[in-house]
Amino acid sequence: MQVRCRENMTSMLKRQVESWVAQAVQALCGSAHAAVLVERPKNPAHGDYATNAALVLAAKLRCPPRELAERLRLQIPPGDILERVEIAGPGFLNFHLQTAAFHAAVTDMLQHPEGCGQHQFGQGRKVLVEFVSANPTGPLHVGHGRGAAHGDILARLLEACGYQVEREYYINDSGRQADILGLSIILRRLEHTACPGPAFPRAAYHGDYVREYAATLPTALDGLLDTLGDWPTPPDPDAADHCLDMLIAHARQGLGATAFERLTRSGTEHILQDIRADLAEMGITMDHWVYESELRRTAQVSRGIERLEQAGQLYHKDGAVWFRSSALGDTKDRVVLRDNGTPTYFAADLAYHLHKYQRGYDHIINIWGADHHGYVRRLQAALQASGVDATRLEIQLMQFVSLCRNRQRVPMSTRQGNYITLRELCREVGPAPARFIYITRNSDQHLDFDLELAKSGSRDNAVYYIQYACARICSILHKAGAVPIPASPAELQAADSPAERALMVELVQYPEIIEAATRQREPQLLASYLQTLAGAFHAYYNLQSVLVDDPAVRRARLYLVQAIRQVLGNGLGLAGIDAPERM
RNA sequence: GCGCCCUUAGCUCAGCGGAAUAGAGUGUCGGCCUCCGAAGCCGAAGGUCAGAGGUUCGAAUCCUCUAGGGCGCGCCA
Repeated sequence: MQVRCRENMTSMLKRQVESWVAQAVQALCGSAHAAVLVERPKNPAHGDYATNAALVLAAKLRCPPRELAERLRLQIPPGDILERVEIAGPGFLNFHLQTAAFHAAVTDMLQHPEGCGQHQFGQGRKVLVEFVSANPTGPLHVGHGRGAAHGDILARLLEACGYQVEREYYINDSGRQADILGLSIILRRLEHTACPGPAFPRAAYHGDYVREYAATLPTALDGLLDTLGDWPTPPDPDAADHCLDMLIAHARQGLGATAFERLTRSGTEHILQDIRADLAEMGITMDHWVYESELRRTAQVSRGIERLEQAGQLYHKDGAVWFRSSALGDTKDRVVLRDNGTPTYFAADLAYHLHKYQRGYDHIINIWGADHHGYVRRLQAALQASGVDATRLEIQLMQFVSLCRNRQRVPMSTRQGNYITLRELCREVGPAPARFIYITRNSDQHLDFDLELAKSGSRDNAVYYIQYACARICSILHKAGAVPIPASPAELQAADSPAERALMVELVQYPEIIEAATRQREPQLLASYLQTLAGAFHAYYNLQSVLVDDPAVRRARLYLVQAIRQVLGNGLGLAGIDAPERM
């Protein structure tokens, strides 16, 4: 589409400065230099953009920085958007642009709203984002919510930058955790029959959802469960794992493997339905749901192991088959086939990732909880040994979330079953504030999610603050009647006060923020930008009226305010949040 | 014990491909509604950027060590 292919004007301002600098550096130095940066100075007195070129190149060219800055400055061609270039501090070049350049950029934004915040550098490359992927053995909790929000917003950002994105959820529905769920369901069900089973093991799933689900199963099941007869009593109740294994073996044998698995499967499916619903409530739709059981059934897991075998990276020890991952950066070797012949989770995960590679993505992103960090190396090692390009896989780790209420920690413990689910959180604070708060911290930073703060309508609740700015603008626009699109930058000329200029400088930064947030995989940058822009608007709002009598000034200000609303709305949209006209 | 991550204002956090006086919010104190939504704005106070070394013309930012905190170190997933 044509619109998507045009370079937007707003990102061109910075590009223009960058190209001046690059040319100047080229002229003096004969080559480009990676450490030369063009950035927006913190202090507005330092201009609209600044470069460190003279500082970086001083040593190389054996020239004092300020003198070099002067030489560089002479290389900058005078142009209509450039007001002046100053040398300041140790040797920075500060670029002051004409206010008219910003009028042009804002006009461009209003004339092409569909291109707002869009980039093309993704070039249509296919990216897979795998996130959430919580085990289907219980409801999503608040920690999963962070990965969910982060993953989905990152996916939206990638889409805005021209990538073709697919969202995926991996379902660990096989193995021991699933067995424990099956057992838990059976034991809860038995509690309501004439012959209850053994005491509910500590390490089984205690959550109410198991009991609730067990109660919904058809009565025909009870006849089947009767055949389980006497349950074994574990010799050592403290050996939680062993105790569970015995009970699982008993149930599987008594019911038959097929019936046991069918029951387990129905349990995981039931939970998955809830997970799907919870994600949908947060505005998240997955393109693919990949089942571990399916990878096993179709022999992809064993084929994955064979690849390691062919690479000569497997060996036998203690009856198991090991992968020599320590030779590829891991801290120790890992088992892929247990002594009982079944593949480990790790083996299945290798198969899963080979499956991703087979599907032909240019890039693969995994969003994992920080507790999986020890797992990164071994997966990379396995992929490398399998002969695929491990650098195409990018694993992003999310730090933990703790809940607070008025700054007080809400204690949570999975074992005691008193944790707050993602669903409860969304019901309490609303899915939009939840999404936003989840991305207000850097992913490598621990997040304190304050429930009361998330509900409050005040300055420190970023979502309301931003939405309030949108609503205020809409109220002004409504009062003004129809506001057309400016035909030329000249129509904004009357908006030239320092406050208005500062606002435009902020506004024009939006595409740069989108690019940075996407490249750095940090939606947090978007969140904090929107807060800053909303803040700049609120300050402006209190400083001078939009709806003044002078028609030229009034019109210019209306355009400006409309552009702010456009960017806020666009940014909120990328975060999956709507920009209300009233609130 | 080993490995990864974190430590910035009373509190919650930005800034961390090095560079010009370290920024927000909140809390505290003081102002602003006859005027487009005060769910807002303006101002003041508050920091030896955990500590110690090092690299550099220049370090909150890079390296090393120390101290605190989180997480991981299963033939669990």
